[in-house]
Amino acid sequence: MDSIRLRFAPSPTGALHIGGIRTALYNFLLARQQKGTFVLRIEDTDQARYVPGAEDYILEALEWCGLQPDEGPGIGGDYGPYRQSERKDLYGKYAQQLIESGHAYYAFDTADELAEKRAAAEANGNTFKYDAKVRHQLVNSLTLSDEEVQKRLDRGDNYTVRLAVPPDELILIDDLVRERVQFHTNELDDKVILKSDGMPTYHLANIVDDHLMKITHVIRGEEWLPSTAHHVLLYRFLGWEDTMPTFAHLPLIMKPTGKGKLSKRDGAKLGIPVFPLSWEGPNPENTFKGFREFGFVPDAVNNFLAFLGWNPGTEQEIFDKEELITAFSVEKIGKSGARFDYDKARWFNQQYLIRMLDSDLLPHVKPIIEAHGHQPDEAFLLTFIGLMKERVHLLPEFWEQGHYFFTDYQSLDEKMVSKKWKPEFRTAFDDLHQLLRDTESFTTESLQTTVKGFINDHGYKFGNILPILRLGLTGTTKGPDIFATMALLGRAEVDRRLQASYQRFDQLTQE
RNA sequence: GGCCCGUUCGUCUAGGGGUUAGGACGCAGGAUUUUCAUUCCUGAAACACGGGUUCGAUUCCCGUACGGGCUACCA
Repeated sequence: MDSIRLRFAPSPTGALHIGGIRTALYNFLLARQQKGTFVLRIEDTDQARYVPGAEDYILEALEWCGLQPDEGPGIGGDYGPYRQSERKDLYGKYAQQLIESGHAYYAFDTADELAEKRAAAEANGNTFKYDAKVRHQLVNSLTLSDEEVQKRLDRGDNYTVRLAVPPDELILIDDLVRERVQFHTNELDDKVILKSDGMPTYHLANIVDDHLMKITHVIRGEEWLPSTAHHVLLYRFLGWEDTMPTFAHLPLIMKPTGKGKLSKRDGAKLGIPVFPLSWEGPNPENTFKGFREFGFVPDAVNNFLAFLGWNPGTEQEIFDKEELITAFSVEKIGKSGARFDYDKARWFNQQYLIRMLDSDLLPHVKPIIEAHGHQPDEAFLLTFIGLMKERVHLLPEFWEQGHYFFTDYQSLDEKMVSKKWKPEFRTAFDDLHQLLRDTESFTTESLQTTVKGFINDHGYKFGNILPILRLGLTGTTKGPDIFATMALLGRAEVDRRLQASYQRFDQLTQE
């Protein structure tokens, strides 16, 4: 048996949201696990909805997530082109073949005429469906004479090609996730397979391309389940039923709150990312901030996404990409929609930050610090990262919570100062200050010995001295070990800040 | 409306005819850290409902309710 071939086939109609990334991820995971091929195909058959830049976005998003396709636009492969607009000429032939075999027909009804019929039916509480029951009353090659059809074709009249869905049949679909699903053809409409602009619709293009590209497994969102019956018919009529891919329809990702599936709007509304990368739209409503910009690392996003609708059946939660590849199985994909839980996403990210090597974090943290105008050397940054990484969830928090390592703190927790500072501590702190200035080695360990010794020798309380020391140095009572903080700050800086701080404390408490 | 899919703690889920229904996020409490975070411990928290089938159903079947998707010359 040949190796499997999977594909991710997004439409470049805007930024790709996290649901699309999950679909790509599952395809990628299965392809890698089975030593198969992961194909990217751009489904740009809808001229009206095409958005410039969307394809680049898809490529960049996949790259950021580490889901590189083996074949695709700009990548190459033996089954290209991988952009449907560039395959336009291919599809007509198959539509023609279907017409000749009686499985499709020309339809001359205009979009307006059909819309009217729909509206009329709706007014009567009915639904208009272009199907076997009514196609003989409409304007198409089934009702028109051959001469008339030819005349209209020659004249250049607009037409679509519709699939002639046969009546009274049961279509059985064996889905890897849903098991057996069935549809009755009497419920199905005669789908347009070729539009009047000559472009195929999703249905035709998808089947032709999946066949030509030798796709073995179709993993896609559940929104495609209802049209799968049409797809099965297409495979049959084209004579490709034997090599029809296996389907797996994924449960949808639902809104964090409220009802319905996750949408672009949910991100802005709740202040959370629903896109992998930021997207600049033409207006603020179409501009979104991505997971990358929020400060997530790719593996954490993959891990989080993988668990939305799938789980390994064990109690392990943290899986890097390689582990996901070995653990993944289609059989363990769930059937019901999964609600997007941002808190859990943050937790995954935190777990990754904690586990990552300081040196691997460096390229992520360095630009953040530099963006705030500081160019610390690498050794300093590495120590900083080691001190901070287990107390942040998102990358930007390295700066938000650790800015005082690079510049004097901007804000002082005044409430804590007035709670902890008493003017009579002044002498004690002057002595400590002096001691710190004169101490021989400015390392975490010796600093700890020195300060603790000082406190014990004078009979002070740790709870009085340490918080004030931290406040004076960092402006806050939170943060990494105070001795490690001092060691990183360095003797001169510690001296400077203490000098300034105690005066501020006095002022504050006098007012 | 019609068709299709689904329903275990608030959320993600494991499980499956007889279980104290397990884990994770979040939440609450505690221990460690004389801070914060991490880590660890503890706690509250679920089988939608009604009928069957069965000695026994959360698990199987049928309904109902609820949720979701589709119902375009969009994908």
